[in-house]
Amino acid sequence: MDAVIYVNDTLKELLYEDQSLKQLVNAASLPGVVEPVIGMPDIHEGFGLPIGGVMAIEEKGVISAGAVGYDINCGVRLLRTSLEAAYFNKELLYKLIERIEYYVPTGIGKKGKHKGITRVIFDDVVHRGVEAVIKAGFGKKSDLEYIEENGGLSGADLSAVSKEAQERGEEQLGTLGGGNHFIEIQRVDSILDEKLARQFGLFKGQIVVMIHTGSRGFGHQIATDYTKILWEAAKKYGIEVPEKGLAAAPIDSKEGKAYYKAMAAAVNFAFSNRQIIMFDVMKAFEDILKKSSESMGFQLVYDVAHNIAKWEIHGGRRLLVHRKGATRALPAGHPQNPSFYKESGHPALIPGSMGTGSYVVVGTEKAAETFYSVNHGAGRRLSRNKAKKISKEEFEKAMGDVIYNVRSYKDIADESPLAYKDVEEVVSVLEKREITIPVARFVPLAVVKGAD
DNA sequence: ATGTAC
Repeated sequence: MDAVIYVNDTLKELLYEDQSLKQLVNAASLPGVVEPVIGMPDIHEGFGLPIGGVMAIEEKGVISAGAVGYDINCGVRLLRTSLEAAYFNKELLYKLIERIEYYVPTGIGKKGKHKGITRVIFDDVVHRGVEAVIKAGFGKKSDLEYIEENGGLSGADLSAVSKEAQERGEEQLGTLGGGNHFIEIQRVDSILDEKLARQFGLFKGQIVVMIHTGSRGFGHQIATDYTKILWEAAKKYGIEVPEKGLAAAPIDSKEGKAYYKAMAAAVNFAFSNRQIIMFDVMKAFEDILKKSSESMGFQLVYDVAHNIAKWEIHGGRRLLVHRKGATRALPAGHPQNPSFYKESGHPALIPGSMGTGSYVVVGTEKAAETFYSVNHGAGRRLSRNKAKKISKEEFEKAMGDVIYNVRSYKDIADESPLAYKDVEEVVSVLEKREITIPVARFVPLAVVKGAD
């Protein structure tokens, strides 16, 4: 089976610094893989499938928890406003991020402020997704149209989820987490495609908000539980799995079906998590700017998953597409697009590292060769351990004028722009290949990170 | 990514 990686000369050099190539080749050996397995320009080493990997599997093949990742439905949501960045001075930005932190718990192990409600609706949330949190008062019905899968992947079943995962999940809905998760207030720095930008409601100098988080301890526990279960199952069914991270069982097997049910529950949790955080961010803006979110023009642009496995039709075949650190990007006219984006193709959101730019792009017809997938970020260049050694001077220089909430740079040195690949370089690879059309570029003004 | 480890 073949694997294909999209890189330029600069990014190619980075491939030899970690195990990502080997991991991609290993994945290509799993039963039922539809070639090629894809490596995105932001590929780097992960657990099992590399991050920046796309693996499509035919119906008779296998499903793998490691090919989705530990943070199931880690993803990104973009909100636009009608606010002009010119009016946002540092004082105002500091007030806003302080208020956002007041509403949204950040950092590892934090419990949600809405846990009184989220405990009650938890069952409904994991089975139906965002629809359930909207019913409970977080946002408006039409938000559903602006979320991949309408904010709910069908087939979720809490009975396939361990008690431990449920207990962690109930308390963590509405929290940001740590690591690369963030809430950023950004400015639209440049419009790269006028027509598409207009369709997405974006204009130069506009304030937008980007939210990056996932399924927290809930998804993490599910991934942990099922890596073990699928590893044992692989032995039972005689499937050769090259490493534990790629533990896999037939999609049709008891274990494979159970993983899908649990994974879908975590997918729904994560979409709902971003919905609640969006609601809280809007509340923070309302408090500080003393205006209603409607009058500030708040509108969800789109919400995409970066870590997910789901059924899609490709080349007339029904395939289980595993995306791990990759974004679905359907082209203009594709029937699976939400109605609002039928003519344009839906926005695919690509956050850069904090301190650098982020992008919104759309896929083209040519993206069929990647199973309509594009890169999901800049991609890590240094391991967390190496990046922790970045000096204070280097860190501050890389951050420039960007405001951030974390007191000590040491807590987030591993998230420094220096720890990541150049997002411009990464985005240009698929653009040159005509797989994506860049629509707009954003620069961060203020960043909320999860660290104590 | 993660109540940062079997």
